Amino acid sequence: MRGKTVSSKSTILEAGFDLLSRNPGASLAEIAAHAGVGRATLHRHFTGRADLVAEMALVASSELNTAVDAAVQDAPTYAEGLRVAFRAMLPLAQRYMFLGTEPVEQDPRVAATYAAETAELYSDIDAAKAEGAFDTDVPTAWIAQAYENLLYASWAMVAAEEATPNQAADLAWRTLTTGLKPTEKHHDT
Amino acid sequence: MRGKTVSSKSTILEAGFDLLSRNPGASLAEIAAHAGVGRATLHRHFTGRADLVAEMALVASSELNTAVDAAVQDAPTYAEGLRVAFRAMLPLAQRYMFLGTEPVEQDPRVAATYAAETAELYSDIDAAKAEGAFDTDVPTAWIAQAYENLLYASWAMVAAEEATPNQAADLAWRTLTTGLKPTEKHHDT
DNA sequence: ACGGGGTGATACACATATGTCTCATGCGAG
DNA sequence: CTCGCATGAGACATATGTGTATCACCCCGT
Repeated sequence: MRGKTVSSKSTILEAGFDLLSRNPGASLAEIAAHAGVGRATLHRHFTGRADLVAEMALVASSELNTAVDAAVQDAPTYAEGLRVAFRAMLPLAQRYMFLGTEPVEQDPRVAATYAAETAELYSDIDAAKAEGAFDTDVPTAWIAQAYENLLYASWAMVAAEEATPNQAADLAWRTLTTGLKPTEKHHDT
Repeated sequence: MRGKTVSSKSTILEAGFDLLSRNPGASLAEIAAHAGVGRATLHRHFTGRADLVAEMALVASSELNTAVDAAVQDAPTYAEGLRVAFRAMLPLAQRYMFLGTEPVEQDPRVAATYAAETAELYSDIDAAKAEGAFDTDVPTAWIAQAYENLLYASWAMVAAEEATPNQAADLAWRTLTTGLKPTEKHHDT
């Protein structure tokens, strides 16, 4: 039976998320120790650091997709889909943020996955544009960049304990759509 | 005369910016070679990698401050100051972005400088709030986070050659203030 | 011409990460 | 119970980055 193998592998991946998200420079020995397995076992499952990180990136993509799909499932519009997807990703962000500083894109599997996700984001943004949620004159690439970087900003807010995940997500969505200028509608008194 | 020393040191720092901005994992040997000096000379000026990167961070802060001060000099409002400061920082961003992935904040000098800059940014944002440029209900911390991360997004746009620096800066500023929703004003026909 | 400081080249010592191999062990399947 | 497989522990080899010391050299000002 291969049950033990699979368990070992996923345990190592999990340890990788735990450790690398806190210390991106952690060694394979530390990761193995944190997973409670021998360093040799880690090498039995992963060719090396690059392979491990690449597989982690694939796991992260998969988990994010699952979470996002579940959240988006019954979104009435594409714009609302982007909003709830943002909220769904934020709680997971802490586990995956460190991947942004890893050269994972050199791995062809990861590159393909990333490309597919970017393409989907672009198409969703274009659909939201068609709905009138975003200005057609604004480049889709910029909306995507802003979307991703405001996700990072939201994560930083949460990490600094200056906002709850939902508060941060709301702020980010407001920034993306209507900006941070004062609302002219109501003024008290 | 110490002229040679100073020249050597700044040459190494410059090489560090050139090299680390393209390859954050470059070794000290590579940096020295890229600077056209011996590895020993690098160690004569810097205790080690941490010291070098810390000094680079200080140089970056100084250069950014100079550029921003010059740009902000005759800004009529704080909001306009933030806008032109953004434009002034963007062209320099490529040289300094890699510092975001370095643990420079452990150096007390850098930490102090960063803290001072953050404090200044906060106070400028608060002043802009008082001018009515930003909603008072939005946390200053979020505006600062969004500001910085949209700067990163702008840099990415420019790096991907999907926008000129000024276009990217305009998009970022629009995002921050009024968002990316369609402008309701004019519709043709 | 002379002397000194900064420099490049080189050798050396050292730490750490990594990859491979071997071997004894434990645990589950048959 | 016994076999086989995955594992843990450890030894070993290697690569790389890093820090230091030495020495000859060259340019500078005296």
